[in-house]
Amino acid sequence: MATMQDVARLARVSVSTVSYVLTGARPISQATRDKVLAAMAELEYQPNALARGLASRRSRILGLLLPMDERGLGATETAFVTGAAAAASTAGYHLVLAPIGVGDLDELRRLASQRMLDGALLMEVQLHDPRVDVLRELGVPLVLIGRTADTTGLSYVDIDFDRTVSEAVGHLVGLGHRRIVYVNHSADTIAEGYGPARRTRDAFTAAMVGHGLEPLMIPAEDSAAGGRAALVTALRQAPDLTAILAMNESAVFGLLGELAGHGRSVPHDVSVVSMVTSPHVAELATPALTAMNSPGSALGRLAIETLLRHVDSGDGEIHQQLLPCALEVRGSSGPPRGTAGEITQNQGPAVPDMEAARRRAATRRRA
Amino acid sequence: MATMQDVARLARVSVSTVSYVLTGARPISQATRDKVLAAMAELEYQPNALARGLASRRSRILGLLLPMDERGLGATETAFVTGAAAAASTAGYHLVLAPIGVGDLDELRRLASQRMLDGALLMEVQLHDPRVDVLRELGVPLVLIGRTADTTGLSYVDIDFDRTVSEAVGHLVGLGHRRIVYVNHSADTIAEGYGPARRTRDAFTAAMVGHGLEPLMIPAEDSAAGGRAALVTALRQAPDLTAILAMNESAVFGLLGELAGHGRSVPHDVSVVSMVTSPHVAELATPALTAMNSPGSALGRLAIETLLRHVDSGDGEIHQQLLPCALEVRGSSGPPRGTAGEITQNQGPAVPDMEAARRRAATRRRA
DNA sequence: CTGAAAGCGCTAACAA
DNA sequence: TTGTTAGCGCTTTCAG
Repeated sequence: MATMQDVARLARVSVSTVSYVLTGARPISQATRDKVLAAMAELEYQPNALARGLASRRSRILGLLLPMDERGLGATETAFVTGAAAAASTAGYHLVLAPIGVGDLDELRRLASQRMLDGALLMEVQLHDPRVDVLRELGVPLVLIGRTADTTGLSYVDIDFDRTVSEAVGHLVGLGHRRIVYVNHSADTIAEGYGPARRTRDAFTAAMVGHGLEPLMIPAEDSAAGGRAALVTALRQAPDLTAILAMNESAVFGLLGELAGHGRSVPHDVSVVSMVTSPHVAELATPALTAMNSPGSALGRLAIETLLRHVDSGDGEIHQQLLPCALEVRGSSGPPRGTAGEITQNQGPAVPDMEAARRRAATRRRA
Repeated sequence: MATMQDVARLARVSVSTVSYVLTGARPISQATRDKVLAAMAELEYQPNALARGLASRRSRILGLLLPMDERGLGATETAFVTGAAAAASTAGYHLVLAPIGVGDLDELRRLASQRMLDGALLMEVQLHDPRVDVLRELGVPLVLIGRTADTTGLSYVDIDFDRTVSEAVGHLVGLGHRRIVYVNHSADTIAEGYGPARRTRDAFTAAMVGHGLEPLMIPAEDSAAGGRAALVTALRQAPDLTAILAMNESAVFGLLGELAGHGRSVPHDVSVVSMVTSPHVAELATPALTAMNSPGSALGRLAIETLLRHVDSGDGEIHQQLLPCALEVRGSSGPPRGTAGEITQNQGPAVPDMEAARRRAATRRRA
């Protein structure tokens, strides 16, 4: 394994010249550069990352702190990760995924205080996330994916829930729906102040009121069963509902199963729009779900760019940005019954509950 | 941030003594050790990973090469990852997950030739996996999760498909089933020579023949739709089937849905056993799936231990080990209809007890 | 059992 | 535009 010394010797220049060719930290004449490059190529030189890191106090490693529970990683998260990894790689950084959640503070401390990380991205951010404190204390630049309760002085990227909800409601209202129910996260989750639950609730209310409609929100546990229960409640509170907007991927499949069980076809009797969903998951349902596609990979790229700005400019100005989900109309939404543009009915629901179970298996976590 | 110098000064010893206290590479008197430890505690000393790595030529970083496709990570893979991460952490190593598949050779080369990795674990191993060549060429110790076509000189850990299939078949035969269909991966996958598909195919044939039964295998695409199609084929080819053994988690849910659609109840009319399945997923079905629980976390731990043996003992002897999946009987298997031990029929068909399924899934954690 | 000192391979002043 | 050189913080001989 060739070192910089070897390259310098072969190119008949000093090591610093080789170093500067590599880092571009000072101008090098074309002739010299070519010599050096040739020598590097001949020796198949690759800089030693550890030595470089020690000397420059920069590991060129970014950490993606990613709690991993027994449910695995959803398509949305995966898209985020790959987007981030690609962006990091482009910038010459390595992105290491560390399965570190709010409960693994010691492991995080170890990683961070060993000066192994130039910066960190936090996923699954809690309202009061202790990982933020640890990293700040250790002086590690960070960017949140999501938002803590207090975001002053913190950079983050997150989904623009306001706009996402507004567009989803707009889609349904545009189709002619008037009685739209919003199935949110659980009551506990909302009570805890979980960001996405609160924000979508408020956004839904605003959007409905803006259209002169009455907003009805039903909380649901984050599971298919929760979705079922929510539907029962919804039908009781609003027997005339023609459309449902659902916040979480798990519940939406339960909703669909229960709708079929009640003999209501989708989208003929009831339109369903799923929020913050990945195309892959949306396609699993029958009919495929009209959904607000989550901007996973774009978010990942953006998060890395933001983080690198902090890393490079020694903690510059904070950057907080929201990205909306994009509406993608598939088969689960259409005009309400009795409307001009009414579409043909769905075929008979074979055995809906198994459908739902299958989908749940393939469905995973929220964005 | 305190350095070793600071610790040495405070403890009134030399830096090398501090180093030896840390590494344990040579005996230190208890008195000295205590002084040093006290000083480290007082200064909250944490060794600089990069400096240590440069001096020792060991990064103490292990790479988990983990291709990430748009489908995300299943529960089985996640269990593997967390098991491996825990084992690495225990051994004082960091496990970095790199989203590197067979198509990301340049990124892998960059990572490996920069001496960043002391070793690597390869997931989703292909029969002819170019990542193996790259790592070998660069002298990076590796352990496969799975197997290439030629495993001479390669360490690996993998699922013991022979034994897993044999036990699954044994379970069904023991219940009295004679007509058992095996739903494998897709025909293409089998044709490509994908290890698990080939091995389970052969193991199934062997097991059935061993019981004096006729083996019938049906290929299925890795999706719910594939499972549905497979069931139709199976019922045509073997209308008298009483049990199904299914290889993949996606297809099995399609199978179940289609079975119900055909009015065949599980397990009364047809028993279903799912292979290489995580408990979490198995609990999602109704009835919960009798399954061969995959040893995800144990495999992860084992893989790390194997890799560390290579890393520590400068590439010692190779180690190839298989772990079987453990049979866990749940509700989807029982004696065939008309058998002495026939069990009572399932209740209400229309919308079976999804509530219960959810509760079980929520309350029960993996083994 | 402990210390002194020579690097590990690179970066970044400081000079020229 | 290039070279010289002093570290970065640690490990590991070589002495004692």
